[in-house]
Amino acid sequence: MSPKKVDKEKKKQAILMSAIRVFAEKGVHNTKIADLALAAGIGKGTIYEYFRSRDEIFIEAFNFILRDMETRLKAEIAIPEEPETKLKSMTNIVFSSLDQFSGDMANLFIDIWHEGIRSKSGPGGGLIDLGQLYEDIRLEYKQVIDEGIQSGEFRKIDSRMAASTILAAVDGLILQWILNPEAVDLHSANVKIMDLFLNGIKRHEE
Amino acid sequence: MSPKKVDKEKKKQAILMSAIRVFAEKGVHNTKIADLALAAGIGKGTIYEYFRSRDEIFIEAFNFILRDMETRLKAEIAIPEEPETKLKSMTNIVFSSLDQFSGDMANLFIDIWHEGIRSKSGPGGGLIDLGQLYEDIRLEYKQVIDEGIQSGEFRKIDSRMAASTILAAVDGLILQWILNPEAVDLHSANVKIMDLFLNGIKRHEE
Amino acid sequence: MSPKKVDKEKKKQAILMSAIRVFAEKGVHNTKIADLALAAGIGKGTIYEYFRSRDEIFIEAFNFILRDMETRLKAEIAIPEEPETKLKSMTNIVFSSLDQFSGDMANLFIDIWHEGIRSKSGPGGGLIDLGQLYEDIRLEYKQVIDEGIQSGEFRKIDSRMAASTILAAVDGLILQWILNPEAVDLHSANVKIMDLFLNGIKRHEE
Amino acid sequence: MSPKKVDKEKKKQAILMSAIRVFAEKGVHNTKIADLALAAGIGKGTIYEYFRSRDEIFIEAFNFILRDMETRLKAEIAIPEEPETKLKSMTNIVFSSLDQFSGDMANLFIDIWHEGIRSKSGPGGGLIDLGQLYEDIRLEYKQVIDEGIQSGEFRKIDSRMAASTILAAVDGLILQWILNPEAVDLHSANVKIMDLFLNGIKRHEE
DNA sequence: TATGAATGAGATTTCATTCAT
DNA sequence: GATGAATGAAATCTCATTCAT
Repeated sequence: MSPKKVDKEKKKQAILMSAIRVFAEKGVHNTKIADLALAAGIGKGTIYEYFRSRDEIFIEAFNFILRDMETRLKAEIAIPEEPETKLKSMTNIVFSSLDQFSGDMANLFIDIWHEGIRSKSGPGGGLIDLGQLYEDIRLEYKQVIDEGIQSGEFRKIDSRMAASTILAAVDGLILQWILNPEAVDLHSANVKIMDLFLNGIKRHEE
Repeated sequence: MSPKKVDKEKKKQAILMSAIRVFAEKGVHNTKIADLALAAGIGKGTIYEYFRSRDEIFIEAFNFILRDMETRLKAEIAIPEEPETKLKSMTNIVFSSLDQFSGDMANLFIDIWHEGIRSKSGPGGGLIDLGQLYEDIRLEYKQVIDEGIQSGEFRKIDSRMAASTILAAVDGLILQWILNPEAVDLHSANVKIMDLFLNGIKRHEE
Repeated sequence: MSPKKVDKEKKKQAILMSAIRVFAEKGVHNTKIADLALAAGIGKGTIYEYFRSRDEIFIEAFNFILRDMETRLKAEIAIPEEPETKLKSMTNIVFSSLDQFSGDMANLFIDIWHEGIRSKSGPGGGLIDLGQLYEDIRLEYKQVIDEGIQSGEFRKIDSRMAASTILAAVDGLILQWILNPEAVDLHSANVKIMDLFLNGIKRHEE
Repeated sequence: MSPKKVDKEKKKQAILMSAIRVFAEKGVHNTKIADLALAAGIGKGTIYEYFRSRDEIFIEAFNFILRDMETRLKAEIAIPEEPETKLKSMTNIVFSSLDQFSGDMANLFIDIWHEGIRSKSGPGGGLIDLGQLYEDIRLEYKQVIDEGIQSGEFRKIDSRMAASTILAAVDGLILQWILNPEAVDLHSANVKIMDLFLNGIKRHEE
């Protein structure tokens, strides 16, 4: 790679990071190219030197965020730990990623879900493959649960569905938290929902 | 004196139902007034005889859907049943509402979430109060769980958080199902996630 | 004329009178057909039973007002009086017509001027012939002034221009009064501007 | 860094001058954005690079015309002259401004009056403050008349009303001239109406 | 005759993208 | 490479007029 190329890549990253913050704050839909240019401190036309279109910026922003989260999830999985501990850590990683890039980061998740789903059937034929992403994460959760079943620590449940459900609960709680941060205490959520999933609601006679 | 016999309220409902289908199929954001008119079999201008603006149609559509689901949830709550049975029924109601108006109904939920969140801070000051809606449903779940705790059937857990989590799991599973209907079997989900919540993942010594 | 026809004509007049009030209040341009129907207490469609188009209503309203004023001017002219007295009375008639139909009548004059001028070159080829109207009034003023010159009461001035100027001053003062009723006291105007004009027009004894 | 060398202020002026001509020719009300763009030789969208809205163009056009006339009136006032000469010059300035920007300039005056009056009570709360403008000009005329009274050249008349009346006559004559240029000879008007007014205002030696 | 629901032409405005400099 | 002026497609909304009842 020539130094020129490296520079270009660097500037593209800078624009992207700036774009992520704007997307989070104003919403993907309300963000104009002019906003991105202003935030990045460059001219409108310059954006097109680094990205082919408005959509491409969003896609790259999305991928950047997701790659980041996946990396951190994968790293956690690699550490040898009890399944129970691992599940708790994984959930924690997702919750903690809400502030990773911007205080309004959570809002951007909504945009990502929205765009990810709505663009599925669009003419672009799916700007974002959220389906694959979820499948990946689901399998990672499932693997941990299967470990627990193998070791006899967990019941013989449908591990795939359990994985989906834990993942679902995390997403859903984020949604509720966005709607009203006071309605859900994400801080304590991690511990409590894991207790719920691990022990269930019912009182077990011993 | 009044020769034209058109029940305006009825026609408005018809336009609304038609609009809901279009919104579900194309997405609120991608739906143009012209699409709504075409689908309803009327002229563009006629829409404005029944709705003040594009946004108003969306809001009324949302409220219509919402009122429908709330009605059914409330009806379920009123039936005297075991807490465990009640929880299952409530979850079932939400899942089954996915096909209520359109096959793509679930997609519309995403739009509702999206708009509900993104319009929060917008100039309109929140077209939709999703926060209140969730609080209402959360309390209904909580009430059932509290009943179970009272009767000794359930453990003494944080019932509010448990309610939030069940609600969250339902939403999250819907999200995953939309992303890939083959990845999550909503049909069996109801039974399985309730088993999960009720009994937990852990194996309990007896 | 059959009784039916008389009735129709009567109703048309009623609609017209009602329309004049609405035009005066809201301005011709801002008045919708629906407003006229509402004010007349009839249906929108019914308007078209009596008038071919929106423009026609305005034209007929205009003609109604103008015919009224002309009639009163002609009546004044017919009375045998000193030229000086006659001029004062004529000016007074115009000023007093401002409240004839509505408190906002004066505003309607502006609309009449505006439309009268702007429609001159339009495709309709002149909805209103204000030019002819002004010529008529001008000649009436001129005739009175010529009388005064003949009798030696007035100087030998350009009577046509003097007529135009008096007429102009009346219009112009109405304009100023509309812009700010406190800036011009129309009540005292009649006496004062006539003093102004007469002491210029009159031959002064030396 | 700034390759496009376009003086935005200059171009805005050019668009405005072009717009004034179109407004004058077609009337403010009949002028579409597309007309303005066509006349200026630019695209529809480009208009909005220089003006926020259609109304803003009109307001700026009006202010431009106004500022021009005021400047010339003020300049005239400043020259030390006999009150009689000054009055003649002032009137002349108004008459001569009719061709300043366009042959149809006079028509635009009608639009300005119309809009100025009709927008008074509108929702915009008065795009244009014609009332203040007239008050300013009135006071300038009054000042000259008062000078004449002071010096004994003029009779002790109500100078404010006299000022209003002269101003009114000028406006009214312009109106008549617009309606039919052959009906009023503006060229000779200046001399003749001043003769009329002066011989009324002046104290006559006996 | 009276009505008002239905209509669609037409106007304003936005903004992603292009391209001359 | 960087820029931002220019563009026009596209979307919303208005309202005079028509016409079935």
